[in-house]
Amino acid sequence: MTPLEIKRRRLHGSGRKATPQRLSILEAVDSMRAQFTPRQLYERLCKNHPDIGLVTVYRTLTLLAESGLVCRMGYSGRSQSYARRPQEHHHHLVCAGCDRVVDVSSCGLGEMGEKLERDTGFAISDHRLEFVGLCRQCQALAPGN
Amino acid sequence: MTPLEIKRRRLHGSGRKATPQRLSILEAVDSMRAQFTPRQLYERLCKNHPDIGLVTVYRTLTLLAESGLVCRMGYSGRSQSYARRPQEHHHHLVCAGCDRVVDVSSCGLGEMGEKLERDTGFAISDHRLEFVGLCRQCQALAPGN
DNA sequence: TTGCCTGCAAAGTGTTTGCATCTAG
DNA sequence: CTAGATGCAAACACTTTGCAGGCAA
Repeated sequence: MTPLEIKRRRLHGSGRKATPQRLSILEAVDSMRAQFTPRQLYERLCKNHPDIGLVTVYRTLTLLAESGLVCRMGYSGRSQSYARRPQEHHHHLVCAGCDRVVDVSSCGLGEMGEKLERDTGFAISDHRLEFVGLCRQCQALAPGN
Repeated sequence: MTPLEIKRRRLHGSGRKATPQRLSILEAVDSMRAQFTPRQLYERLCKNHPDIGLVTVYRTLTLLAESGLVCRMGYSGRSQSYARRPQEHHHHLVCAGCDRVVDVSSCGLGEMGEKLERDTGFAISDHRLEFVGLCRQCQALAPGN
């Protein structure tokens, strides 16, 4: 089964039509390494598919997130950001200098969440954790930071 | 020294004029328990100071954050959010139903950060952690969630 | 008196919606 | 053939900026 067919099936599987635009968007999503905003994805798409509209990117990302085909991350700056699937549960280490993002797989927060549920009565479904600092390169470039 | 005089001095101390608007804004900031957006602060201000402009709230919050008189938090939804000083290091528990925010003071992430520094070479300066779930009321209102 | 402040209106972003048209199934 | 998808333009929400007038120091 070709990658194209796989994408087709994924879309059909969530009750959607497999239009050329959606296939292109899924392909572009796969090619993104880090988190991306709708605009960033759109700009990448423009190179090979100049006929695709920004609105379609927005709508398709919303719909892919609902179907679980992409992962909706938090806001980065003023923009909603997304990441491709599969995304294991993990957290981010963000460089304040260059915005490089490193994934962090270890996560010992389950217990902390359970304690919070007992203490507050919340039903906790998720958590987001980000570490911020300077990567090696930025430490070297900007010792004053 | 009255609270008003203290606010005046804080402003002068950072080289700013102590206008009535700024004093009102500082007073309103003090009265906010949780994080707030510029608009939320503006709405609270309107009750007692209907002559103040939303633009002034934006500009003043920017300036107070630069002077360290308020604390700039991340984006909450599409809005920049702020919190009053002093802010102890703490994290948030956010209700997905009603956006209520509860502060969480416990934080066992120091060790995790140290391990990450060793593993990745980053110089970690901060971290952000949010738990997301449903508060008691929202659990009762929307059992289907 | 003077330079910083304010408020209005307008411009800038990022995102969503209305609508006519098109097309996958 | 038809429901769902697309693209444009316009509407929205939040924030910033230009500018004329106002006020703290």
